[in-house]
Amino acid sequence: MNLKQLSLELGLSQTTVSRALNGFPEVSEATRNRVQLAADRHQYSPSTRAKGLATGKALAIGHVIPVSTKHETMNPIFGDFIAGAGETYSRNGYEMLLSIVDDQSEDDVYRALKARRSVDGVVVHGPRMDDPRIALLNEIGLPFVVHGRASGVTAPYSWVDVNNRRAFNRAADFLIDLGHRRIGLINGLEGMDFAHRRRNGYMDTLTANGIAADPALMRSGEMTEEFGYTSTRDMLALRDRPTALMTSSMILAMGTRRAIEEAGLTIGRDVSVITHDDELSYLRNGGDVPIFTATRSSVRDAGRRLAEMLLADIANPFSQPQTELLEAELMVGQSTGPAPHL
Amino acid sequence: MNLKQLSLELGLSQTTVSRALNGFPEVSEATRNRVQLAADRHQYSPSTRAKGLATGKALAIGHVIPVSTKHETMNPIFGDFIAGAGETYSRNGYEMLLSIVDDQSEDDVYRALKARRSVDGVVVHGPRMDDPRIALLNEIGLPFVVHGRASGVTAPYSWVDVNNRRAFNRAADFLIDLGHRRIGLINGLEGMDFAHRRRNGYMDTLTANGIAADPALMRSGEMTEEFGYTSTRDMLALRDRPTALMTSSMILAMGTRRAIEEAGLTIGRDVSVITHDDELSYLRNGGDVPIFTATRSSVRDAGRRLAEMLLADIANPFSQPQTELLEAELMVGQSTGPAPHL
DNA sequence: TTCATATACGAAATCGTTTACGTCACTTTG
DNA sequence: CAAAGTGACGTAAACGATTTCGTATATGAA
Repeated sequence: MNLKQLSLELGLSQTTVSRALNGFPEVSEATRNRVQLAADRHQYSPSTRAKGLATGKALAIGHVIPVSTKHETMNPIFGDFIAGAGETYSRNGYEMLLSIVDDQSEDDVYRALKARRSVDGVVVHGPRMDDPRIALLNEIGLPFVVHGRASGVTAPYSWVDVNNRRAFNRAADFLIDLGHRRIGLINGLEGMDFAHRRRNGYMDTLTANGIAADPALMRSGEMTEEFGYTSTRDMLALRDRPTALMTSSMILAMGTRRAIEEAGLTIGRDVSVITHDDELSYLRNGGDVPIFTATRSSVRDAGRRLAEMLLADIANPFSQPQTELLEAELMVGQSTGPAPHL
Repeated sequence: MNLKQLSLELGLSQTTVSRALNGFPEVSEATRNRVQLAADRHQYSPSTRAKGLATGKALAIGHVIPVSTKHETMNPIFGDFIAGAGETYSRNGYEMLLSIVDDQSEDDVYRALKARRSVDGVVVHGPRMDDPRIALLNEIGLPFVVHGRASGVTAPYSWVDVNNRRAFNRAADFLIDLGHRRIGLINGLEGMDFAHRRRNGYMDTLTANGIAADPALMRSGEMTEEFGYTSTRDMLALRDRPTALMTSSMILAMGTRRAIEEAGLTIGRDVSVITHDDELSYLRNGGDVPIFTATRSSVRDAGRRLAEMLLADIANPFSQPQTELLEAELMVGQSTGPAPHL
């Protein structure tokens, strides 16, 4: 069923039918009702393509998900993130277009999205330091919001981010208050902006407390269970092993737990662990009492907020860049305790 | 840059330019090259909307991801699955449309996709037993392929699935050969078709070996770490506790490991564990020697295969339903060993 | 030379909407 | 009572491609 058929059946012009359905004032309430009823009966919805052509809007948002070429790894937070964003989109009549792309050819994908006019805006995932995508998108004039920030980029842009620095400040502070002095960090890949900020938060708090950061206690890599495991295992094998560890994700923390237990140690007693928790739906950090002490911030909420921001930005093309910094909550769980006397 | 501008610049008609770029024979090689060069120079790509309108094809595939309303849980395999499918799509000039939807209103989403002509076909995720979506899609005439199967549905349809039954046959056999008689099963939600098949595989092998299935050793629920943990903890608290456990996902297995270790037992010695492993990129099951003994099947491959099938189906509307059954490989890791003498 | 056949290109219709202008029959207003 | 609104609807032109018919020129055969 298309507009022509519907208008023919109603004995009205396509114009009137279109106007009736889109809530224009110049149509009487009587006919509007009649049209609405007929549309419902035939399950009429305007063709997205035709509507897009006519209005010049794509009514779609693109998400470009980078996959690391080396390890074919995709950040697991992305599922929950788009679940949050997707809600907002469908509430506003937008569709979500997904492109999975290896991090080499991302540029081409953005350009193609622009050239084919497939989307009205895009979400930038996993920003790196000095991320060139921001300049690119500004240049080609595609509205965007970044999930995270890109240190080093001076041009203004919209973003939604967690206060990673403060989160890791707090976590480190918490451990130091418990008497820990040897605190390890198992972080995301160097170059990822969030990893950089977390490391800064961690290091600042250490130095502020007179603790020299030890390179042997700092690892960064793909945030897999395995990387959490090997990193922890190696650190625990040191003569002067850490009594506490901070990890950048629940998945890393699971690997950490495996290594600690394999070493015959007890988590929360021999080794304390604090992780960042994105509140992934299938990785809930326990019920009332968290399993891991964690800096918690819902990535799903972030998706929701970011989507709202992007839609607002598209609706009002002359708006200034918006930013939103979400605070992470420190949840005390069972994985932390006073520093042991070694 | 659009077709009109490009053709004006070249001093050719839109027709010729379009034909040149789409590889039609009635254009000389000389002009074809000239057109191609100009198109590249201006980064011209036909507007998806306009092309879709003109050809009647949407050049997009829809993925409808159900989210359980109760727990807001989304299956973590979905990220890797669409990574696989996405590859195939972009190679063939298709886009991927994502709808995240609570499992209540799925029907409406399929109908809307059809009515708005947004996609040429859809992928059905997470089929349940007697899943009504198959009948719905057949009725409204939207091409689709199911990731998994739907027991009880008699109408023919295309699907790609893992041989869940045989995988769990083998896993159970393997444990029984090791001397285990008390074998627990921690499975996905009742009603999910894959869970049903895995349970059948498990039970058949047990009864074939003269072991009575014990309801106390069978759990099904959302496949979270927490559910793996609580299920295992409860089973280990039984007077006659299991010496081996089978779980339906790596995430469940992580919870299982936590419970086993918390109980002061050793995995692979006191309690053996076999899990199904979808080869999620961020949850690799160890390197050369798997951590968990596992039935392994790449969900990313499944995505690739399914996408190919769907595109073929769309290209040839009179094709018969295709099916593909992927076999899971049994990888022996460190989590299994001979049954202990209790 | 004349007719048929390629070869290479173009004009205009088409896809399903939206929307800038009309139009026409009634009020309302001065 | 004429002029000016206003309310409700219609005509036709976009939007940016593809595609159905044509058409003009060159080539080969009779």
